[in-house]
Amino acid sequence: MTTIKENSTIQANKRSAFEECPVTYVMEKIGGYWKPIILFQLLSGPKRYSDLKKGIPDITEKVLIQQLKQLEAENLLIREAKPVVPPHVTYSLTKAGMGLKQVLYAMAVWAVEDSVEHGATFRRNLQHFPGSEEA
Amino acid sequence: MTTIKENSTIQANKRSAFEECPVTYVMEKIGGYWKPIILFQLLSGPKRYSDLKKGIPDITEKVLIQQLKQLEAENLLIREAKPVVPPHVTYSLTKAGMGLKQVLYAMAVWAVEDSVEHGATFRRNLQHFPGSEEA
DNA sequence: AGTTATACATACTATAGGGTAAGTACTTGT
DNA sequence: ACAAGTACTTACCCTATAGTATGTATAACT
Repeated sequence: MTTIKENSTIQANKRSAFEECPVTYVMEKIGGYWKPIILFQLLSGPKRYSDLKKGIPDITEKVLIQQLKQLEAENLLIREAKPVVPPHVTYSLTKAGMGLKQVLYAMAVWAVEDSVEHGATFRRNLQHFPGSEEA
Repeated sequence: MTTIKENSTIQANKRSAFEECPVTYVMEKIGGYWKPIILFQLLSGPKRYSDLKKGIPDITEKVLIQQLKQLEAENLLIREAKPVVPPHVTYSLTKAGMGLKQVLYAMAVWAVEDSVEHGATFRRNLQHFPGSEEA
């Protein structure tokens, strides 16, 4: 990670850093504001679209669907649609998606600690977070 | 995290989700593509600006400085400047910043596993990653 | 003189992400 | 008829982030 790459194209440079830094690899797949939050929602098991949306009050439908598509494209989640009307769609994590559990859980742990230090507290304690029963 | 908030302002809704979902709390501080990468670079100890830049070949100076400022504002890193010319600036993680080590390390672990499954390998193995000697 | 080192700042432009509003399709219930 | 449920899609606009180019200041070296 201390190697200096020659200036080829930006894309080639990005690919190169991608191969050298594991966190870059992760950011390529889950970087941004919403993806980790969505993945965290699914840690506790499959969820219907409507439940996902309820669990993330501030996301717009447009952004949620967009992010879900990207996560599906990265093979981190599976979308299962029943051939019924009204639609019935369920999202669940893949094995690779579940592999991010330690990342997401470590985030939650850090958030609790950091918030306590700053005088803020969560309305729920850690016991109620998705996946926490297996920690 | 299954509570539905009434539609007040977007900001108030964001604040509310912020208090209810720990991952949202983390995203507010380190969400995006570059911040985790920068923090990962500093896991192994303080670095000068120039070394940071070398360690992240694809980032522009503008973006690096901008992100460093934001991370400093979130109290995740400290910037120390010597009163000399040419400038001599060192960045290091705060205690809170170091608290994210498990997050970043879990990312690295996942990246290695995921990349192996997809036939890609990193040019370095996990032993050489910042902070790995303490795992 | 020009170059190099160091760590930025600024102006302008381009790209990406996000928000709002309206719409789609079908069924069921009032 | 309208409303509600379900999970999207599309058009347009705005905001945020990122990229490119140029510049700053000082000292030391060629």
